[in-house]
Amino acid sequence: MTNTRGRPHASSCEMLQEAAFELFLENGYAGTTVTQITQRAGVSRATFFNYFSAKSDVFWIDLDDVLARLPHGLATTDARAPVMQAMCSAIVSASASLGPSKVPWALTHLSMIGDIGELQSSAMSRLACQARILTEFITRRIGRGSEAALIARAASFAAIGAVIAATQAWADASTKRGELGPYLTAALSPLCHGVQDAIDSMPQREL
Amino acid sequence: MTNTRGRPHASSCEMLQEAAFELFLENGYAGTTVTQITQRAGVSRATFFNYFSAKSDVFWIDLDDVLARLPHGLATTDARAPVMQAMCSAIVSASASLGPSKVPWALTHLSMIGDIGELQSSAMSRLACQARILTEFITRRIGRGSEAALIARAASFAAIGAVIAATQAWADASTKRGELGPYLTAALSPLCHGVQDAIDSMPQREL
DNA sequence: TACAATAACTGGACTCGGTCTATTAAAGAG
DNA sequence: CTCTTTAATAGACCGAGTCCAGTTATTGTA
Repeated sequence: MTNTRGRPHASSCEMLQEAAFELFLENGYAGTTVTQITQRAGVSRATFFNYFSAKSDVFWIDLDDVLARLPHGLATTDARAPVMQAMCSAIVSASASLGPSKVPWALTHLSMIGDIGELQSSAMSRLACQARILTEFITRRIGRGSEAALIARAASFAAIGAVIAATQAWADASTKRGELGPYLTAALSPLCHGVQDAIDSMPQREL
Repeated sequence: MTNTRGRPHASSCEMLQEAAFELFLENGYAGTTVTQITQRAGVSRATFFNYFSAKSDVFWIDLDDVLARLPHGLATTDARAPVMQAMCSAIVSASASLGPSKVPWALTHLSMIGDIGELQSSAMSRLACQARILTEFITRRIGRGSEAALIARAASFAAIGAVIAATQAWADASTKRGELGPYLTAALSPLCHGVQDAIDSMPQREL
């Protein structure tokens, strides 16, 4: 079952991404059509949709790389640490791949792109997906009681919110921004402390 | 400046909404076209876009009613109460208009509609807008230092996340769901306590 | 070398959401 | 009756995304 059969790729995600980013800077996101992107990249329109399932995907592939790291980070946390602390450190370590030098293009150029609305929602749906992963992680540790379920859900969605806030703040600090990690920790720790207190004071169920 | 000038409305939001909801139940959200909605409502396609700026709007007008209440609720909070508590109670009271009898159609029928993805993102963009309002509210009370700014942002985005979680849990509890308020309080209070602690332990700036 | 299998690429037709513009219909105000 | 305002309409238009049938390039096999 060799993977090397068939015609090899003549183009690549990166080609299309570069062409897209150029055009986004020239004409804005909404002002750029998929056809224009493929023309600049020298491929057919259909090829674009072989690589990306939507126009907005070309914007978030860097982000997707980071998000893909999260499940593994969660799976390898210390089982003895408090839940929320474990979650927090998993998120921070998943983000470690974003050094100050490797900022996703999407974030640093947000301001030059014009209408954010459409992009916002495309990013949101990605993150909503992560919320489900976090909820599952927390639930596995604190049980499925109705109160626990609500707390788990709220905590994970709130964590996603904090991550968004931290990332925005980090991206805004364009001059001399450091690592993303400290921003995330600052945004997440108040939330984590509060939720952890609530969990600890819950009526205990069987482990 | 009488408002009664010009040709009176021959149709209404409600007509279109009812037609849309019928069709959503029959064919799902993605399986229903705007043209079908307007045909069932007996108006032209263009009329739909006179009333709604997007197909998804017809889904969220109940929600928009509630969201519109938030700024007023924030403006009338007790200035002496802790920030986070004030925010929390403003959110809860804004939601008070949603009794157990008046559940937004969107929430109770989510499961019967099929693909949530597109709807999710349209809801998200509404809520992202609310996050900005909350951030402004918090910032006005705790100042604009870089640390304060990050906390304000994180707290408001996290609060929105908690609201989403609470609302989902409430909608899920279809049999004998009570008021939304308690769900919101349960989801928000851990977060609020944690953030309030962080605010209180911040190096004090001039009021 | 010829042939099958596989997979990338292409072109084009199609649907649908959303925008825009020009036109007509229904009212109130002078 | 005429002017102004606003609702409704028809129709053209654009771009995102889907779908498919056909082409091209490569590898494995006979």
